[in-house]
Amino acid sequence: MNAETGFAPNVMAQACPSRQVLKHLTSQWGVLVLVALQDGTLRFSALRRQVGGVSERMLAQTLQALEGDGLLRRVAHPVVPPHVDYTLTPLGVEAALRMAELTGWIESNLPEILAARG
Amino acid sequence: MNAETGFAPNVMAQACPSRQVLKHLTSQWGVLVLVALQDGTLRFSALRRQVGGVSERMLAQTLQALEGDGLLRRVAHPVVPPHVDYTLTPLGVEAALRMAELTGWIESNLPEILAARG
DNA sequence: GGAAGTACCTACATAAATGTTAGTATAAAC
DNA sequence: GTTTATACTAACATTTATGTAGGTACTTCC
Repeated sequence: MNAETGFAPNVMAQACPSRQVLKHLTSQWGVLVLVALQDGTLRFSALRRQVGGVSERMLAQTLQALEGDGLLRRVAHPVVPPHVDYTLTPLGVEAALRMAELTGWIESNLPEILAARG
Repeated sequence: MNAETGFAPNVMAQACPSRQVLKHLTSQWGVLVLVALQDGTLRFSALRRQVGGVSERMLAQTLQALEGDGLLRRVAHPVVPPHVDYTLTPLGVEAALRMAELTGWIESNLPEILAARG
Protein backbone atom coordinates (compact mmCIF):
# COMPACT_ATOMS: atom_id res chain seq x y z
CA MET A 1 0.00 0.00 0.00
CA ASN A 2 1.42 3.34 -1.06
CA ALA A 3 1.05 6.27 1.30
CA GLU A 4 0.60 8.87 -1.44
CA THR A 5 -1.54 7.11 -4.00
CA GLY A 6 -3.55 5.12 -1.49
CA PHE A 7 -3.46 1.91 -3.49
CA ALA A 8 -1.14 -1.06 -3.72
CA PRO A 9 0.31 -1.82 -7.14
CA ASN A 10 -0.95 -5.18 -8.36
CA VAL A 11 -0.11 -6.72 -11.72
CA MET A 12 -3.21 -8.88 -11.56
CA ALA A 13 -5.35 -5.76 -11.85
CA GLN A 14 -5.98 -4.76 -15.42
CA ALA A 15 -5.91 -1.04 -14.76
CA CYS A 16 -2.74 -1.00 -12.64
CA PRO A 17 0.11 1.00 -14.22
CA SER A 18 2.46 -1.86 -13.38
CA ARG A 19 0.93 -3.66 -16.33
CA GLN A 20 2.52 -1.21 -18.76
CA VAL A 21 5.92 -1.52 -17.16
CA LEU A 22 5.59 -5.28 -17.25
CA LYS A 23 4.83 -5.04 -20.93
CA HIS A 24 7.92 -2.95 -21.66
CA LEU A 25 10.18 -5.22 -19.64
CA THR A 26 8.83 -8.45 -21.02
CA SER A 27 8.61 -7.29 -24.61
CA GLN A 28 10.59 -9.54 -26.88
CA TRP A 29 13.34 -6.98 -27.43
CA GLY A 30 13.12 -5.30 -24.05
CA VAL A 31 14.31 -8.44 -22.27
CA LEU A 32 17.25 -8.93 -24.61
CA VAL A 33 18.34 -5.29 -24.57
CA LEU A 34 18.42 -5.23 -20.79
CA VAL A 35 20.42 -8.45 -20.63
CA ALA A 36 22.83 -7.20 -23.29
CA LEU A 37 23.45 -3.97 -21.38
CA GLN A 38 24.28 -5.88 -18.21
CA ASP A 39 27.91 -6.12 -19.23
CA GLY A 40 28.22 -2.36 -19.62
CA THR A 41 27.59 0.54 -21.96
CA LEU A 42 26.91 -0.20 -25.61
CA ARG A 43 26.33 1.91 -28.69
CA PHE A 44 23.28 1.57 -30.87
CA SER A 45 24.95 -0.46 -33.58
CA ALA A 46 26.79 -2.63 -31.11
CA LEU A 47 23.48 -3.43 -29.45
CA ARG A 48 22.02 -4.24 -32.81
CA ARG A 49 24.78 -6.73 -33.49
CA GLN A 50 24.51 -8.18 -30.00
CA VAL A 51 20.76 -8.76 -30.03
CA GLY A 52 20.27 -11.23 -32.85
CA GLY A 53 17.46 -10.43 -35.27
CA VAL A 54 16.42 -7.01 -34.01
CA SER A 55 15.65 -4.41 -36.66
CA GLU A 56 16.79 -0.81 -36.40
CA ARG A 57 13.23 0.31 -36.00
CA MET A 58 12.43 -2.07 -33.16
CA LEU A 59 15.67 -1.39 -31.37
CA ALA A 60 15.11 2.36 -31.47
CA GLN A 61 11.54 1.93 -30.25
CA THR A 62 12.53 -0.45 -27.46
CA LEU A 63 15.31 1.83 -26.27
CA GLN A 64 12.91 4.75 -26.10
CA ALA A 65 10.40 2.76 -24.05
CA LEU A 66 13.05 1.63 -21.58
CA GLU A 67 14.48 5.11 -21.35
CA GLY A 68 10.98 6.40 -20.67
CA ASP A 69 10.67 4.01 -17.73
CA GLY A 70 13.99 5.25 -16.37
CA LEU A 71 15.75 1.94 -16.88
CA LEU A 72 18.51 3.21 -19.14
CA ARG A 73 20.20 6.45 -20.03
CA ARG A 74 20.94 7.69 -23.54
CA VAL A 75 24.01 9.84 -24.10
CA ALA A 76 24.53 11.32 -27.56
CA HIS A 77 27.90 12.76 -28.59
CA PRO A 78 27.49 15.49 -31.19
CA VAL A 79 29.96 14.19 -33.70
CA VAL A 80 29.83 12.97 -37.25
CA PRO A 81 29.20 10.14 -37.75
CA PRO A 82 26.81 9.99 -34.76
CA HIS A 83 27.91 8.32 -31.55
CA VAL A 84 25.28 7.38 -28.94
CA ASP A 85 25.85 5.40 -25.77
CA TYR A 86 23.26 3.44 -23.82
CA THR A 87 23.80 2.57 -20.17
CA LEU A 88 21.59 0.99 -17.52
CA THR A 89 20.47 3.19 -14.65
CA PRO A 90 20.58 1.76 -11.11
CA LEU A 91 16.91 0.91 -11.56
CA GLY A 92 17.74 -0.74 -14.88
CA VAL A 93 20.49 -2.79 -13.32
CA GLU A 94 18.02 -4.27 -10.88
CA ALA A 95 15.53 -5.06 -13.61
CA ALA A 96 18.24 -6.53 -15.84
CA LEU A 97 19.32 -8.80 -13.01
CA ARG A 98 15.88 -10.37 -12.91
CA MET A 99 15.70 -10.72 -16.64
CA ALA A 100 19.12 -12.34 -16.77
CA GLU A 101 18.07 -14.84 -14.13
CA LEU A 102 15.12 -15.72 -16.30
CA THR A 103 17.02 -16.07 -19.57
CA GLY A 104 19.80 -17.94 -17.78
CA TRP A 105 17.29 -20.35 -16.36
CA ILE A 106 15.73 -20.92 -19.76
CA GLU A 107 19.11 -21.59 -21.32
CA SER A 108 20.05 -24.08 -18.58
CA ASN A 109 16.74 -25.89 -18.68
CA LEU A 110 16.14 -25.81 -22.40
CA PRO A 111 16.76 -29.55 -22.85
CA GLU A 112 14.08 -30.43 -20.29
CA ILE A 113 11.65 -27.95 -21.76
CA LEU A 114 12.15 -29.18 -25.31
CA ALA A 115 11.87 -32.76 -24.09
CA ALA A 116 8.43 -31.96 -22.70
CA ARG A 117 7.23 -31.34 -26.24
CA GLY A 118 7.77 -34.98 -27.16
CA MET B 1 27.43 -26.46 -24.20
CA ASN B 2 25.18 -29.47 -24.56
CA ALA B 3 26.76 -32.88 -25.04
CA GLU B 4 24.03 -34.18 -27.33
CA THR B 5 23.16 -31.23 -29.49
CA GLY B 6 26.67 -29.84 -29.61
CA PHE B 7 25.61 -26.24 -29.10
CA ALA B 8 25.02 -23.98 -26.15
CA PRO B 9 21.55 -22.41 -25.88
CA ASN B 10 21.80 -18.65 -26.25
CA VAL B 11 18.86 -16.27 -26.19
CA MET B 12 20.84 -13.68 -28.09
CA ALA B 13 20.87 -15.94 -31.14
CA GLN B 14 17.83 -15.48 -33.31
CA ALA B 15 17.56 -19.12 -34.29
CA CYS B 16 17.98 -20.57 -30.79
CA PRO B 17 14.89 -22.48 -29.59
CA SER B 18 15.19 -20.68 -26.26
CA ARG B 19 13.72 -17.68 -28.02
CA GLN B 20 10.37 -19.41 -28.38
CA VAL B 21 10.30 -20.43 -24.74
CA LEU B 22 11.19 -16.89 -23.77
CA LYS B 23 8.28 -15.66 -25.84
CA HIS B 24 5.81 -17.99 -24.16
CA LEU B 25 7.05 -17.13 -20.69
CA THR B 26 7.16 -13.40 -21.22
CA SER B 27 3.92 -13.18 -23.13
CA GLN B 28 1.54 -10.77 -21.44
CA TRP B 29 -0.73 -13.52 -20.16
CA GLY B 30 1.95 -16.17 -19.70
CA VAL B 31 3.60 -14.20 -16.95
CA LEU B 32 0.39 -13.60 -15.07
CA VAL B 33 -0.87 -17.17 -15.38
CA LEU B 34 2.37 -18.54 -13.96
CA VAL B 35 2.29 -16.11 -11.07
CA ALA B 36 -1.37 -16.88 -10.37
CA LEU B 37 -0.70 -20.61 -10.26
CA GLN B 38 2.09 -20.15 -7.72
CA ASP B 39 -0.39 -20.39 -4.88
CA GLY B 40 -1.68 -23.75 -6.07
CA THR B 41 -4.04 -25.46 -8.47
CA LEU B 42 -6.72 -23.39 -10.12
CA ARG B 43 -9.57 -24.11 -12.48
CA PHE B 44 -10.03 -22.36 -15.78
CA SER B 45 -12.70 -19.95 -14.60
CA ALA B 46 -10.89 -19.23 -11.35
CA LEU B 47 -7.80 -18.32 -13.35
CA ARG B 48 -9.91 -16.11 -15.55
CA ARG B 49 -11.19 -14.23 -12.53
CA GLN B 50 -7.73 -14.04 -11.01
CA VAL B 51 -5.94 -12.66 -14.04
CA GLY B 52 -7.62 -9.32 -14.64
CA GLY B 53 -8.60 -8.62 -18.21
CA VAL B 54 -7.81 -11.91 -19.88
CA SER B 55 -10.34 -13.21 -22.38
CA GLU B 56 -11.39 -16.86 -22.56
CA ARG B 57 -9.67 -17.23 -25.89
CA MET B 58 -6.34 -15.83 -24.74
CA LEU B 59 -6.41 -17.80 -21.50
CA ALA B 60 -7.03 -21.06 -23.34
CA GLN B 61 -4.28 -20.28 -25.84
CA THR B 62 -1.80 -19.29 -23.14
CA LEU B 63 -2.51 -22.40 -21.10
CA GLN B 64 -1.89 -24.59 -24.13
CA ALA B 65 1.44 -22.93 -24.87
CA LEU B 66 2.61 -23.34 -21.28
CA GLU B 67 1.40 -26.91 -21.18
CA GLY B 68 3.29 -27.56 -24.39
CA ASP B 69 6.49 -26.32 -22.77
CA GLY B 70 5.91 -28.65 -19.83
CA LEU B 71 5.38 -25.85 -17.35
CA LEU B 72 1.92 -26.83 -16.23
CA ARG B 73 -0.33 -29.86 -16.20
CA ARG B 74 -3.95 -29.94 -17.28
CA VAL B 75 -6.27 -32.38 -15.56
CA ALA B 76 -9.81 -32.68 -16.88
CA HIS B 77 -12.50 -34.41 -14.83
CA PRO B 78 -15.14 -36.00 -17.06
CA VAL B 79 -18.16 -34.49 -15.40
CA VAL B 80 -20.95 -32.17 -16.42
CA PRO B 81 -20.50 -29.29 -16.17
CA PRO B 82 -16.78 -29.56 -17.09
CA HIS B 83 -14.15 -29.34 -14.38
CA VAL B 84 -10.51 -28.77 -15.38
CA ASP B 85 -7.60 -28.19 -13.04
CA TYR B 86 -4.33 -26.48 -13.88
CA THR B 87 -1.21 -27.07 -11.80
CA LEU B 88 2.41 -26.04 -12.21
CA THR B 89 4.92 -28.81 -12.91
CA PRO B 90 8.26 -28.74 -11.01
CA LEU B 91 9.69 -26.99 -14.05
CA GLY B 92 6.82 -24.53 -13.99
CA VAL B 93 7.35 -23.82 -10.31
CA GLU B 94 10.92 -22.75 -11.06
CA ALA B 95 9.83 -20.54 -13.91
CA ALA B 96 7.01 -19.04 -11.89
CA LEU B 97 9.47 -18.17 -9.13
CA ARG B 98 11.45 -16.01 -11.52
CA MET B 99 8.38 -14.36 -12.91
CA ALA B 100 7.08 -13.61 -9.43
CA GLU B 101 10.38 -12.01 -8.53
CA LEU B 102 10.02 -9.80 -11.56
CA THR B 103 6.42 -8.79 -10.97
CA GLY B 104 7.14 -8.31 -7.30
CA TRP B 105 10.03 -6.04 -8.10
CA ILE B 106 7.89 -4.01 -10.48
CA GLU B 107 5.17 -3.60 -7.89
CA SER B 108 7.66 -2.48 -5.23
CA ASN B 109 9.48 -0.05 -7.50
CA LEU B 110 6.50 1.28 -9.39
CA PRO B 111 6.66 4.71 -7.73
CA GLU B 112 10.29 5.22 -8.84
CA ILE B 113 9.54 3.99 -12.33
CA LEU B 114 6.54 6.23 -12.72
CA ALA B 115 8.52 9.14 -11.31
CA ALA B 116 11.08 8.69 -14.07
CA ARG B 117 8.41 9.64 -16.60
CA GLY B 118 7.96 13.04 -15.01
C1' DG C 1 -39.41 -24.04 -18.38
C1' DG C 2 -35.87 -20.59 -18.59
C1' DA C 3 -31.45 -18.83 -16.83
C1' DA C 4 -26.88 -19.58 -15.24
C1' DG C 5 -22.52 -21.97 -14.80
C1' DT C 6 -18.54 -24.79 -17.00
C1' DA C 7 -14.52 -25.12 -20.35
C1' DC C 8 -13.79 -24.61 -24.13
C1' DC C 9 -13.69 -23.98 -29.99
C1' DT C 10 -14.56 -21.56 -34.37
C1' DA C 11 -15.05 -17.75 -37.35
C1' DC C 12 -14.59 -13.12 -37.99
C1' DA C 13 -12.74 -8.42 -37.00
C1' DT C 14 -9.63 -5.23 -35.25
C1' DA C 15 -5.51 -3.54 -32.86
C1' DA C 16 -0.73 -3.90 -32.09
C1' DA C 17 3.80 -5.51 -33.19
C1' DT C 18 7.17 -5.95 -36.38
C1' DG C 19 9.52 -5.78 -40.84
C1' DT C 20 11.09 -3.27 -45.29
C1' DT C 21 12.59 0.41 -47.83
C1' DA C 22 14.21 4.81 -48.43
C1' DG C 23 16.29 8.86 -46.78
C1' DT C 24 19.54 12.26 -43.79
C1' DA C 25 24.47 14.56 -42.97
C1' DT C 26 29.19 13.99 -43.01
C1' DA C 27 33.70 12.13 -42.58
C1' DA C 28 37.08 8.68 -43.35
C1' DA C 29 38.72 4.91 -46.04
C1' DC C 30 39.57 3.03 -50.52
C1' DG D 1 34.56 9.80 -56.43
C1' DT D 2 32.20 5.86 -54.65
C1' DT D 3 31.52 3.12 -50.78
C1' DT D 4 31.02 2.46 -45.73
C1' DA D 5 29.70 3.64 -41.24
C1' DT D 6 26.60 6.03 -37.77
C1' DA D 7 21.92 6.63 -35.48
C1' DC D 8 18.22 7.32 -36.44
C1' DT D 9 12.98 8.80 -38.67
C1' DA D 10 8.99 8.31 -41.81
C1' DA D 11 5.95 5.85 -44.77
C1' DC D 12 4.11 1.74 -46.03
C1' DA D 13 3.15 -3.46 -45.83
C1' DT D 14 2.58 -7.51 -43.41
C1' DT D 15 2.30 -10.61 -39.72
C1' DT D 16 0.90 -11.57 -35.09
C1' DA D 17 -1.83 -10.75 -31.05
C1' DT D 18 -5.94 -10.04 -29.14
C1' DG D 19 -10.88 -9.26 -28.75
C1' DT D 20 -16.00 -10.42 -29.84
C1' DA D 21 -19.87 -13.19 -30.69
C1' DG D 22 -21.91 -17.39 -31.02
C1' DG D 23 -22.26 -22.24 -30.27
C1' DT D 24 -21.92 -26.87 -27.35
C1' DA D 25 -23.92 -30.37 -23.72
C1' DC D 26 -25.43 -30.99 -20.02
C1' DT D 27 -27.02 -29.98 -14.90
C1' DT D 28 -28.65 -27.42 -11.10
C1' DC D 29 -31.16 -23.63 -9.30
C1' DC D 30 -35.23 -20.74 -9.36
